[in-house]
Amino acid sequence: MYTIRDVAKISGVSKSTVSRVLNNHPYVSFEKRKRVEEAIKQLEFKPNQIARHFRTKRTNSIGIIVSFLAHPYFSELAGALSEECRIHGYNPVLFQTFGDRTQEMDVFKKWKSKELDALIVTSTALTQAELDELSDNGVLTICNEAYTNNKIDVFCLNEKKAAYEGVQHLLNKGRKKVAFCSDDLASPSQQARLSGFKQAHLEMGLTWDDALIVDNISSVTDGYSLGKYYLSFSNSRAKTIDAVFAGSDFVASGFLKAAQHYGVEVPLDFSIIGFDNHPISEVTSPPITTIMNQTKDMAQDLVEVLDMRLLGQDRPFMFKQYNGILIVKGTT
Amino acid sequence: MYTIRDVAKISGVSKSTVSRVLNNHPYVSFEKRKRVEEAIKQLEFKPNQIARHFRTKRTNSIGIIVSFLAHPYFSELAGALSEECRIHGYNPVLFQTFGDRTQEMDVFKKWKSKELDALIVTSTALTQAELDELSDNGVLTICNEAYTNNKIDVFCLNEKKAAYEGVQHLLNKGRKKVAFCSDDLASPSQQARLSGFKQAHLEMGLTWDDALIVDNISSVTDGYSLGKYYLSFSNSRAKTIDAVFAGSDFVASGFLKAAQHYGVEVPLDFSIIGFDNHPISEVTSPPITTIMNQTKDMAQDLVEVLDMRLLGQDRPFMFKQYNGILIVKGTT
DNA sequence: GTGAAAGCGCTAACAA
DNA sequence: TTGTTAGCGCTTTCAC
Repeated sequence: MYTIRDVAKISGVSKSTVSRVLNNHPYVSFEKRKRVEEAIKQLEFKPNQIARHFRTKRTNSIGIIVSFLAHPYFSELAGALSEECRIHGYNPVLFQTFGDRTQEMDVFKKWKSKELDALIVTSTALTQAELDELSDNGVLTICNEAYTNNKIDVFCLNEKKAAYEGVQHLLNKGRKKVAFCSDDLASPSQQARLSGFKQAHLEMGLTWDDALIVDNISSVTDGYSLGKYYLSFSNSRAKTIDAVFAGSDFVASGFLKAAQHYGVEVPLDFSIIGFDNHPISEVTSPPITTIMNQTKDMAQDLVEVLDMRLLGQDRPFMFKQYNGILIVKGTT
Repeated sequence: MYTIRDVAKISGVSKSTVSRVLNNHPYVSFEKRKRVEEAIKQLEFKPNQIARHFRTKRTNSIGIIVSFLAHPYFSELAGALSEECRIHGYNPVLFQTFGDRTQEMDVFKKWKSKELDALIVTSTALTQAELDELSDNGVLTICNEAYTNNKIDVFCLNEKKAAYEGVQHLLNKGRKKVAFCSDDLASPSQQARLSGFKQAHLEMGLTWDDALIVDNISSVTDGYSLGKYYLSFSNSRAKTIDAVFAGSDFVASGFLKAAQHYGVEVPLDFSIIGFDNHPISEVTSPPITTIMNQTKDMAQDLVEVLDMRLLGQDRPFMFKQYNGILIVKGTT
């Protein structure tokens, strides 16, 4: 492995000049630049990036924390964020934490120890207070969770409004017993959805049943099991529920399957609303009414702000929310 | 930001001793170790990782190249690989290349310039010859593509056999006109599937129609369009096709949707076989017969071998293939 | 057991 | 426009 020393020797210039060529500095004579470039080619010299990072104290890398890459919403979001980072000349580095505090902390350590110039958090197991403590130095951005201190840029879906509109849509169709599914009720975003759910009821003068607020439901299988639990009674006695706000298209499709299993007609006797506008919501029969986030816009805005901050621009911290888009299909 | 110098000063020892404590060296007196640890805590000292990497010429990071994270198979694979890396004490670093040569080359550069200790490639836009050139130094592992030089460890699905068994299953059901969908026919893995497709026909004394071998089909929408193209004729004239080997569950579900659109009975008049055993294959009606890969096993074996190599063990290069598992559901 | 000293490969004043 | 020099923070001989 050659170093700039070798290149300098071969091309008969100093290390500094080689370094200048490497960094596209002005003030290098055409002739010397030429000689250096030739030497580089000849030796197949590759600058040691670690040494550069060490010296410059920048790695040009932006970490992206994601809980589950297998979750279609997050894989899409991670993809969009990565792409934007590249466009702005940064190296996106993805970290999958499985919602695990320890793993997440490891990534924060990397950021603290300057391995990462900036950090984008798309989901976190940490509390707002913990994040507040961490956010002092360096560029940290939250995407997806509506954390609201004033030391972090935050970009997220307006979960409350999205849920509100979805549930309102169900209630407008005459539904009265709507189940609410969540993958993790403790998280702020799920809490926001729940409050949208409640608001929709309140505004129409309706009540909801707390027993129908269910936690830890995230997969097709979860939706299927829960759906079977509720819908198996639907023929024999007063109906337990007549609609579900599923929280994800996977859960929604599980519910739909359960409905079909028990011969419950959708959307005639039962309504389903999903979340994410995943391809799965297109291929069921009927296709699933769902709520879509504006992921692409979010990623674009986010990285633009991040870039400015990294460039040293001092600007007020942002808190930007995006509206969910209700896409009515066949299940409502 | 403090350095070991500061820690040394405070605790009244030399930099070397601090370094020894940091690296859990033996031969540090209990008493000095205690003092150093206290100073570290007091200053909230975090060793500069970049400096360590620079000095030791190791980053402890393993790069994982993935084309599309949004593709459920790859997100699952990437997840499994990341997890295994962690278990072995390495930092997995995911790179999404979108099948783009330039982006892929960027990652290879990182590896070459020692930013990454090893590289796992789950899909590549490079040819075997190009990879051969690159694989000289450092630890490179191919996962998923059956590249076969003897300078790389290779772990992959036996695509040919998997496709062979899938198509055989269709032919055994009496199907005669099977369409073959591929997302990228030029890739070795798709070529292997195609050869399995052909072998199944040959062994049963049947022929296939080259016009039914279709390229660039990967999404639900692609499958739906193609399905409509073929199935719209099925009532009015001699049937164009009576089955499809879809290449992915997404494509398969698009086909199923098209069949339902034209009132073609599945599996009575038309059979569909997908790939990946994605949740989507569970929620359609009927659920989609599919082929599953043993991702978890693959990831485990792979990282184990990688670890040994990184530990300096000299061992023959591996070429290990895994069998696909045919899961018969409702579409065949 | 411990400390002094050298140096990893590079960049960035500073001087020329 | 160029070279000399110092030094980033850490690990690792080597001598004691």
